[in-house]
Amino acid sequence: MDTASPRAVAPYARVKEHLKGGLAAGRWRPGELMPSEAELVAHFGVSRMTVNRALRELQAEGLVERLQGVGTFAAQLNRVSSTLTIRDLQEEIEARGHRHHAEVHLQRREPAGAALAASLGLAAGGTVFHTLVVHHDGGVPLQCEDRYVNPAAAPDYLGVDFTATTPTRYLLEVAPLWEAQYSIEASRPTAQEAKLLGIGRDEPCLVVVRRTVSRGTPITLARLVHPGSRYTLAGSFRP
Amino acid sequence: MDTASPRAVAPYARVKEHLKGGLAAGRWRPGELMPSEAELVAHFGVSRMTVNRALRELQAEGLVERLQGVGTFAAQLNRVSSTLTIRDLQEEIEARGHRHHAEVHLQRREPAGAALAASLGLAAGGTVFHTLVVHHDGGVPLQCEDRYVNPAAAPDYLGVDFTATTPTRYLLEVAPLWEAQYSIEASRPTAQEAKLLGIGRDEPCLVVVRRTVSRGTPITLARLVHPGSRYTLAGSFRP
DNA sequence: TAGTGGTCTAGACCACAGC
DNA sequence: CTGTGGTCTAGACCACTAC
Repeated sequence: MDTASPRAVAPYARVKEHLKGGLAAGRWRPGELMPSEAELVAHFGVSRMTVNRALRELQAEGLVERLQGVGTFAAQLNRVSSTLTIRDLQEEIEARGHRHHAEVHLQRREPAGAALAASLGLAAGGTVFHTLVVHHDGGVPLQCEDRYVNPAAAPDYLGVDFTATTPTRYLLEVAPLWEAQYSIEASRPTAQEAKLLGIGRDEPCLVVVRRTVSRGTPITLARLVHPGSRYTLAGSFRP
Repeated sequence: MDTASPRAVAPYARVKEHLKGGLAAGRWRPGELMPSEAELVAHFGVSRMTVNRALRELQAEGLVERLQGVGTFAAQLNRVSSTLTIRDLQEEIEARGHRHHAEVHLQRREPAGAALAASLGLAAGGTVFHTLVVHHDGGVPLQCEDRYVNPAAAPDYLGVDFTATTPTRYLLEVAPLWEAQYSIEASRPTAQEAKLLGIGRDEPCLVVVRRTVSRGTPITLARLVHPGSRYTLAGSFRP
């Protein structure tokens, strides 16, 4: 048997497409039992590893659920899970062909309050690094970035020139792998934020609060405020 | 050799963890060449299929890039891609232990304007289904859902009782697989939205606009407006 | 006991890139 | 040519579930 035909679709992909198509057509209702690996092996005349790969990938994509000793089931698609890509703002602006420009309003060491210390995993009364940077897109303020950083995670943070690189980019270099929790909400800016962004205090803002952890150590806590009229987050559902 | 030890970590997972740890420690800088499959086979004493699976999964997670004939490289992690899960609102409210209640303000057939017809893939001058539903969480308005639906995708849409189920849930049953684009922004509500949500016209709102396609056919276009003070989207970064 | 998924192997053929 | 990843196979052992 040809194991890797030249211009043909890979067998595992054929199996996957067949199942995906059936799911799209509603052939298996959510929660319903789907064909077993053995049945697919017989149906497609391929080896078990091949159908296993197809099923494993469908599971990773959230389209099926698999239970050892039981079977494969069509997934409940109630949760509409999607991928939201948040690029580094400087890169995003430059990709649009605009000019990025950052104003550094604050870059210093501060004593951490109790809540902040807890959030960054510091001892009470410890110190944190604090930056306040406003990012401009072709001269227009687009984001006010108020960020606290765990000194243990980025000891040289205060020495970085954030008109040349962004805090996000720098922290990605220092601590390459992330886990983070986000929240996204709409609210009014603080008086300071309104002034820095050049907007009215009644202007709706898109606020992203992000807490980042790397290798178990809290790295940074950031509040990113964008004028609602100038910034939109875009995403797309996973296929 | 034991091929599937009882309580041990699976070999492919050990390989994966080893590489993940190295990436987290900055052992390979972004873009740098990582060990080849053959080297990992020799290092771990496992078969090639095993290391291949580990590398394929790392690729799927966006941690490495692979080029046939060239090698495996540490990924550029500039784009911070995260997973945002948007659950069905009724389910979300009930999961919190609150009571969901929907008011249907509009459920009818309408002529589609040019822009709307184009967005839903209809002929100019076609008709669309239009619903306006306000979702309440324990009596408090939480979301104003203004939705247009392609009649071809859900012919019975106008007959559904949306106090019993949600449009989202119903459409998921009719058209199980989705692709969608959406945008998230902060803005003021329209006069009608402010009235329906019981908020002032100056109150910031989190607005999600979502366009959904199933099997190549546009299904629905929805504008979901939430009072900023009552609703927050939460997400987490993929590890 | 029979059926399910979870995983591993040893070897194979292929396509592609670089020299 | 060599080395890389992309893929498939045929069979195997295991763990789990259900009967």
